[in-house]
Amino acid sequence: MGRVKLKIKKLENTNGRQATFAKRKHGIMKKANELSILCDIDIILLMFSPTGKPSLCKGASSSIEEVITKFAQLTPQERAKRKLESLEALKKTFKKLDHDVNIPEFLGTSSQTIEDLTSQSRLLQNQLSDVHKRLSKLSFCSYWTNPDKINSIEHLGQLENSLRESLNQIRSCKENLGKQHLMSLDCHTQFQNEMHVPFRMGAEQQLSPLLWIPNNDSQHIMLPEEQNLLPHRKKF
Amino acid sequence: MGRVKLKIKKLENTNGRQATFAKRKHGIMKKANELSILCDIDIILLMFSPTGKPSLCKGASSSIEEVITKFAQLTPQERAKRKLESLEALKKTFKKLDHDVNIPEFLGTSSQTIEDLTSQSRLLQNQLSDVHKRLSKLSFCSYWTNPDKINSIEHLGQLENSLRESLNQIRSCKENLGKQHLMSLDCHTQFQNEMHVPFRMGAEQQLSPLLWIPNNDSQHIMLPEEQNLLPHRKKF
DNA sequence: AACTATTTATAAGA
DNA sequence: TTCTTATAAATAGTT
Repeated sequence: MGRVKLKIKKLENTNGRQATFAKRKHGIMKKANELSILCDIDIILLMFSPTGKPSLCKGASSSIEEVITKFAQLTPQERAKRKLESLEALKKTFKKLDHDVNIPEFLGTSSQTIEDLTSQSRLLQNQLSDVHKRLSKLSFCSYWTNPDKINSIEHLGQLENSLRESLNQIRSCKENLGKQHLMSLDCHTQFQNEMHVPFRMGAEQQLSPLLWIPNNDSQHIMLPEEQNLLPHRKKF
Repeated sequence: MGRVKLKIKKLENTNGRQATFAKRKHGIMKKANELSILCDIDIILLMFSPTGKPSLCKGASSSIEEVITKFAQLTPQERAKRKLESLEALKKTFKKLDHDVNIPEFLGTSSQTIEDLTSQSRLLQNQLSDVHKRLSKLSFCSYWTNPDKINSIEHLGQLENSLRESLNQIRSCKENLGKQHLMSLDCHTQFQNEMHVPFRMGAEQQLSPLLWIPNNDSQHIMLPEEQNLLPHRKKF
């Protein structure tokens, strides 16, 4: 868009390259900003001028760290290592840009005391450990959520048998439910009685299907409200 | 540039927001590519769609690692040792997120400064958030872990259908695995292709079985093929 | 997914 | 350099 149509290849004239960069940098930054506002999205735009000067544009609502973390945490088991490494490097860049670009909130303004942070860290460690315990009890499910781990016909056979048994259990539970319904009884108790060992696999497997089965003291899934208990960073 | 001039503020209509994002994403990606070629610069553009799908665009010729190296060479004296170290830790976190690494363990217990503790705290929060996400994806399992929710024959019917479908999926996956084994191919890709929607239930159910299954669609990362649609610059 | 009226970005010139 | 302006490009609303 200009007096003539430019061929998209490197501008060999240095001055022209710099002039074009200045104009187009303005344009793309504006577009990034508009996009982040119009569509209410997170966006990060980082570039180096022909002379090496860095520029950074980010969405109004989120810190860089939040965006990168978000990216890094999306289905971690699916991403190729290259992608991860790219993100790590990107993170570094942002870090280093700190002095050239305004990234005040990158690590947060640490006005807290060592004591505060130590206890916060301890709290987080405990919570993490707790959640890990719960997660480990869902080992069967992890087979589904981490399909990479399913890499042999034997594994699939285990899953198949497990599901088949579950199916049988469900059928019998349905029958019981029907009877109960006729007797105007509550299903709940019956269900627990019938279902507490619905899936079974070979004892020597690393799978522990029994563990992810209802066990009232340990089968609590964390709810959103609980997450609010965590120390939270303020949002911009 | 359109029939009317848009006010730059959040588009409240969801469909309009998504349509606008699609168009403008294309535009800004193209601009980023053109700029990187015309001016021979490094550029990184990362954004999330309104539905959370990430897109990454980088200069055609340079890897993000190259960008970092370039930057490091430009400002070698700017390295803050502690910051680098916490970035290294973050890097490890990204790499090991999938394996529930114990952050305090690999960071060591000698964090003494506010900065160290702050970044450690942040790492822990990120990890916690990641685990929570995984837990939340196990919504199907929550049916098992919260049997109270199963209180009708209808629910059991859903579970039964779901399991039956899973069984079919597993059978087909086993077949594919067998074929692949014969062809000495890796199972992973095939599995993901075949399994990304293994459980299905009535759309109106509060169950969201799809959520706990890896969903390739939502993990769109710009692929080299897409970038090749744009004018390319050859490097060096 | 395609169209087109209109706005926006920008290449070259002043 | 910054400003102007002719023109290319992007895109909002429409279909």
